[in-house]
Amino acid sequence: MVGMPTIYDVARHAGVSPATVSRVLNGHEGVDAALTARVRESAATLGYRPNSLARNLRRSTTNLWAVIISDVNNPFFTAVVRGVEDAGQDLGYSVVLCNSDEQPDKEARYVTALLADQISGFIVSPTSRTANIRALVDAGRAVVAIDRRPRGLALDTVLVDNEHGAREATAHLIDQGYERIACITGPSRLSTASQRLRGFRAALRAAGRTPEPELERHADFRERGGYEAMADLAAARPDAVFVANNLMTVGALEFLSDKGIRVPDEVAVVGFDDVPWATFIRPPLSTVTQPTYELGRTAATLLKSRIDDPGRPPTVATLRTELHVRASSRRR
Amino acid sequence: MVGMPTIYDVARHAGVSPATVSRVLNGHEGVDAALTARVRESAATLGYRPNSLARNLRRSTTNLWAVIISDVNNPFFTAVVRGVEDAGQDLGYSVVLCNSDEQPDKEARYVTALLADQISGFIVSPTSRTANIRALVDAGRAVVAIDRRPRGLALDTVLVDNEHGAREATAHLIDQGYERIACITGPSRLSTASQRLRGFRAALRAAGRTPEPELERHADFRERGGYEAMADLAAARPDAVFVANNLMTVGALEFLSDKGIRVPDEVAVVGFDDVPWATFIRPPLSTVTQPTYELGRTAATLLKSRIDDPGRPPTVATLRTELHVRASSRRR
DNA sequence: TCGCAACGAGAAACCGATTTCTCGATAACC
DNA sequence: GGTTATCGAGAAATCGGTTTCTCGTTGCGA
Repeated sequence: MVGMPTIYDVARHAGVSPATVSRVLNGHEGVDAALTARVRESAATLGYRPNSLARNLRRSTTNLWAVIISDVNNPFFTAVVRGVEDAGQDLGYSVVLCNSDEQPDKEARYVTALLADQISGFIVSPTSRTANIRALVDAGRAVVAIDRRPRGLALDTVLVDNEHGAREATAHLIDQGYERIACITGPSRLSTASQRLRGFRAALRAAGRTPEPELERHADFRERGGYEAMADLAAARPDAVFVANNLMTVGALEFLSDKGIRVPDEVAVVGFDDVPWATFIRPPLSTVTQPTYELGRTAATLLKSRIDDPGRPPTVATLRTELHVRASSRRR
Repeated sequence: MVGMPTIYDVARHAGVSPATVSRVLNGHEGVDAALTARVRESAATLGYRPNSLARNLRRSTTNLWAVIISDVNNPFFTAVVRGVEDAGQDLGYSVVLCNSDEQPDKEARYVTALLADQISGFIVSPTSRTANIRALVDAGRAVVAIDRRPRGLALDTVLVDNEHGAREATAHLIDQGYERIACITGPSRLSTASQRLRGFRAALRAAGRTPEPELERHADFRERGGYEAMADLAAARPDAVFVANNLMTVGALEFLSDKGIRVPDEVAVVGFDDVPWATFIRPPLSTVTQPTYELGRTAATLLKSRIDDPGRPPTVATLRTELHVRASSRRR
């Protein structure tokens, strides 16, 4: 490896002290204009780039953020990462990606390793065990939670307005004239699942209807669960269904397809979560999309201001969902 | 931030010098057993974790790898990243994710920034302008290219056997009894596109057929290109089509659906690239899947051995694809 | 003209590890 | 018993920046 020039080389070349070079390059005021020019020129000539290890050691911080997500294959999380990464780069940070894979011990290993790395900020997705997040907070690190509010910790958090999204989707189905609207939601212990169910019921009540338990199902947020819940619902003869998560939506569609039940003529479908292939499914799928990219950007913004002002009281940002109506829920 | 204990704290606590602590913790031989035990105990008691900034500054390296990919939303790349990340963690490295977004200047910015960061290894996806990769190599950094062989640079590279994959897919269509088999491939300047076309033709010739230019199309590897190429092909009345990339496959399917052309009864379809939603499309889509996760792991392995032995001659690893036959290409 | 404040820039300390250098003690050999 | 390897462990240098401390100079007011 060719030795890169150091601040001492630049200082010698410009005939000044390393301290002055540092001041010039960091934009500190009160350096003679002539010197400033000489330093800049020398730095450019030598192709000098400050060694960030040394800088960070002295400042005891880094320009690194870590994003700990539970599944790098889930398009929801990758879109978030992309938002964080774009915003981070604008602010001068690089992003380290950590894939906890739903395994608490893997996550814990990351946390201890990253703590030693002087990482300046963390963005953590909800699936984490609270103890791990707490370790970060206790070590005085800047932490932002996304998608779900961590229990018992006052943190900067970026959430999605699940209730509103579910309500809007259900209202749309009512508006289209569907009579027996069902809901498949996730495990009741997950706040996202219960919030979406609450929105579903609220929309029904707002239209003067009464939610019927026989038209509601809890499943596990996975494809198979959606399939089985839909099969189970069939006896109740719904003419529309709101499915509270992307994978379960796929499962429900598979059941309908297997049984030759036409969408939307016999059963209309609206799904929650962005599904990149929503438009490619036949018929194209109506969805409640989450602003994933914006979610990442917002988390980055919050993280930055937390770093700049560690004493600031925690804020919670809630983002709106957007209803995309496609053929799967349109009366013909 | 609560001050974390330093090596000096451990040294004081154990009644030895910092040098000895360093030797013990790095497993250097020839330290008295009693001292070793004292040091270990003190380190554990204080919860000491070496500051990796200081260590890396001294060693002038880091435990960081950078993966520069062109699109973090493309499932192909995220699967690769996941492979790199898993393997990297086993080897003691963290992975910094960089999304060049197909923009050469954004990529260049990353390269200069990362060079200053003493990143120890790079894994770069093909879309990069060669000049950027060359800058990394010239700076003496360990670099592994993935998916495409960079022109004019002898590098460790991990490729996929595109020709074989295309050949197998086409042979399958021939085997199913299709007569007029078409091919939609990518821009001819991209090696992946031309290799897949070559495999397509080879399979035809192996079956005693002659490739017909009117059944071949070049498009841009994007959805719209696939749609238009399929529209253009329709006049030639193919009864099957091999599409050389995931997004174009989606475009082709959309055209067929829009025109009411049934799959596979009127036109059979096989796509190249893993498509996570392949089984959810109706009919389920036959695909040539690439071993994306393995590709990432292999790249990580190569990078590690390059770091350990910088003088080693470059190796090229080529991975096999796998044909998944589903309903879209099965005679009924 | 003198004194003091303000200011600009260099010298040196510092961040927290690793690694070389050095020295004292023990062991081995003649 | 004396001299020389051997070895273990501490002192100090080092990595390459940033930041404090210090000092010489200038400018302004009295």
